Amino acid sequence: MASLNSDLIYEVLAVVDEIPKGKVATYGQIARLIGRDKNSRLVGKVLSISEYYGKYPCHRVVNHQGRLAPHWNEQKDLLIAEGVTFKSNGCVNLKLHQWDC
DNA sequence: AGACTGACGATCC
DNA sequence: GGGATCGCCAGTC
Repeated sequence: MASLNSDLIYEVLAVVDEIPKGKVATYGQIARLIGRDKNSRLVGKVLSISEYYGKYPCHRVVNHQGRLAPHWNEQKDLLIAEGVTFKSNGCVNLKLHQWDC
């Protein structure tokens, strides 16, 4: 079981749940919103266990490169289903779909 | 307590 | 613009 701080998990998932459909946010963006801009890696770790805590649109979270989770294969398909476009190299068009907060 | 790891970010080349 | 390297903070061993 993932033993991370409940507060951190709650904050991250709360922000992730606020991401509008068809938009994507970076880990750093979320980390900054919860007051932990340097802890972007923790955000990813929280998302890795998010499914254990509940249903959240964690597929709308990508890194600042527009790259998807390295240990996930459905994420790209889920985003495409929401209308998010990808570049030839498989990266998300952050320029078009990055969540403007 | 100490060292290694990581769903990242920024900078450098 | 893309790839490689260093740096951050917390978590896990």
